[in-house]
Amino acid sequence: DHKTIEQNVKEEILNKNGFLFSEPRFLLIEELREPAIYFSILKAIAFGRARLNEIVQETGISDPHKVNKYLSVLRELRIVKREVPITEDKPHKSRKGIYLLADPFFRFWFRYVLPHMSYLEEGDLNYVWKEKIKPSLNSFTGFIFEDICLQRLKNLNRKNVLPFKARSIGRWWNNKEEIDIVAYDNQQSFIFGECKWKNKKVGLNELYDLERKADTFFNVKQKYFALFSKSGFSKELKNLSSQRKDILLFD
DNA sequence: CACGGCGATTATAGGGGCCA
DNA sequence: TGGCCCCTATAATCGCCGTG
Repeated sequence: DHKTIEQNVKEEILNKNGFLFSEPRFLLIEELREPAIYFSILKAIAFGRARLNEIVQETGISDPHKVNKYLSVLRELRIVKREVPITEDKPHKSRKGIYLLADPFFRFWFRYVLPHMSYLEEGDLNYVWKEKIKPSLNSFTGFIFEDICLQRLKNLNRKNVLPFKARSIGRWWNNKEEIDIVAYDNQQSFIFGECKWKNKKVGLNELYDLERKADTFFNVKQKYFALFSKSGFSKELKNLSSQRKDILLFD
């Protein structure tokens, strides 16, 4: 007796305060008509294919319409989320949308567990860790770090301890550049932020690069630069930030 | 009646032409 | 020569409809 997707989702929402994080939501996918297609799309996303046509290419499903259709089901199930640059006026009309796995646990599962299931079932954990997980774990974690930095900045904004009260805070990109965090208000004050997850102090180069990217924005009355670092900051950058009020450092 | 196919519609990038 | 605008191709989304 197959339940419908809608029933499943409604039950999930109603049963609990929020979703069931401990219960693998992807088991629902097995109930759909084309589970293999859904899994190949999820795998493509887990490996960083974020734009629609990147997913189309990776999965080999030649029809973008088709992929879009499956993605809309996955979004309904809250497995996939769609993000647009924070400055977009009509987010649901934007063509700059990227698709991400909504839940960090799923990101890990589809990236590292599912593709290597046969090794893992053999008990070959060492091989999977050394060859498959360890080499890319830093960039994988870097993405999570961006999320955390974003939350941090939103919290500070809520507590009114930023240089101004921001109306919108989020990621931003166009076809050439990408800025981890952009925050702004109605008076055209901006904070541009970059998150660095590496075992090296962040220095002046990172600041200059961020300043260069910020030039993409017009009509900016006042701008601030925020740098988030895993491993602290260079002496030069610290000195400069003590002189300039528009540099915010988060260790 | 949910699912999936498919046509219609719309936003955007990139190229070419025109004008200062 | 550089900047701007229009046009076209295409990427992306919307939404209807047939089917099992």
